[in-house]
Amino acid sequence: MPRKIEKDAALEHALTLFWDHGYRGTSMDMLTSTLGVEKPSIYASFGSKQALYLAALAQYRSWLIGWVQRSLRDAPSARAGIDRTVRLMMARSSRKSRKGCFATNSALELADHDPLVLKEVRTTFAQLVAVFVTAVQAAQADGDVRSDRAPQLLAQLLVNAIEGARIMEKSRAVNGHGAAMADLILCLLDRH
Amino acid sequence: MPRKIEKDAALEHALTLFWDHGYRGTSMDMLTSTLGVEKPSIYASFGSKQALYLAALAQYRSWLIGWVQRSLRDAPSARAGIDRTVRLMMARSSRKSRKGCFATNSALELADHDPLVLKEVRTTFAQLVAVFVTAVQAAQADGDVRSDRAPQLLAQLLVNAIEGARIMEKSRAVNGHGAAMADLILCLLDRH
DNA sequence: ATACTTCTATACCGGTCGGTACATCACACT
DNA sequence: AGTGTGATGTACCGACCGGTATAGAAGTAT
Repeated sequence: MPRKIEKDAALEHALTLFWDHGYRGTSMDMLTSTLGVEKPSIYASFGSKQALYLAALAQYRSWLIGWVQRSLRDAPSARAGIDRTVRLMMARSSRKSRKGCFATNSALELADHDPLVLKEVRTTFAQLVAVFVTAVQAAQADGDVRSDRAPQLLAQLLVNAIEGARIMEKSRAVNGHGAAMADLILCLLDRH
Repeated sequence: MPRKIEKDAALEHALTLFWDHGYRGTSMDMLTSTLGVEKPSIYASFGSKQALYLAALAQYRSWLIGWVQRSLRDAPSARAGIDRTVRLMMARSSRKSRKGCFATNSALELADHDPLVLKEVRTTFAQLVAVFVTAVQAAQADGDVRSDRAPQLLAQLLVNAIEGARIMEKSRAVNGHGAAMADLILCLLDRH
């Protein structure tokens, strides 16, 4: 059934499954039982397991970028949006669970051996950095963020810290320093 | 052949293989051909694929902690050791390849579903933070690191930044900001 | 009602997985 | 030389993998 709405719903379920168990840890049988669709229908709609995975990864990217853009915008100032977003993404229990970042999971499991996954992951991180670059530039124009460093550098630093935090969160190694670490990182944006 | 020296060499080869391809991506056939030992010998020495993986993970932990301890110590001061170590671990091409951190790989691939792996990964990160805590405390005593923040927080921040950088490095998303980011992070340690 | 078309689901394919039974072989001791 | 012992490698096991051929069900036009 190639109706787009059902395809999107199936993609979301597939994303959840791949997110939890990885690519190799998710079998077609798990997919059929979770999506409620049998294998031939999946192959008719997506072509292969890898194509389904790539589609789920692309959906994750658009969801993530959209979420971050909205979070950055819904604030009284560019700097306030940055602070709010970084705190939310670095805080331990803010996400629905400690699943980490799906793009990171994909990068570690497959990027070394699958050029398509590598390309998609690079795009995801590039867009994520780009969104933060825009916000940092606006905050710099407002005088709320130091201007002696390139916005690209500061944005990359924020993304770095966020991804690092989501790793540590997954290993339950963070004791509760999440919020304090976010505050400290954000101090780096202050004018000296 | 249960001689320890050969077991250690086999473990190192297994570690390389698991590091490159992950747990599920490494088959017993790959292990036998790389270790130069047939399957029954592997099972006689380690018991199972999972046990072999855990042993490799433990060897990685001792290697990593030892390396960091040595790097922190081989410097004229505690602060200099911290700077040197963080710069080395965050710099893109310093590692032999962009394989990332094996503990992180394990955490993302298996920690959610294998409590033994989770425990080992938690221990690894806890020891890594502990090593940095010791260094930060010494540097604080020297007056080379701000004392208005807990050493645990600062150490966790450093490990966070390092792990984040090693993720981004794997996706080739960092453009060359690695060294600049390390410098910026290290500024956070300065007395205000 | 019947013939035709379209989507679904069962059943199966070759290949590979982790793990093991067993035959073989090298070697020490008498 | 003969015999016992322990490690090695081959050959195989059932289970499961991703993917597909094909039978069956549901709906529509006539």
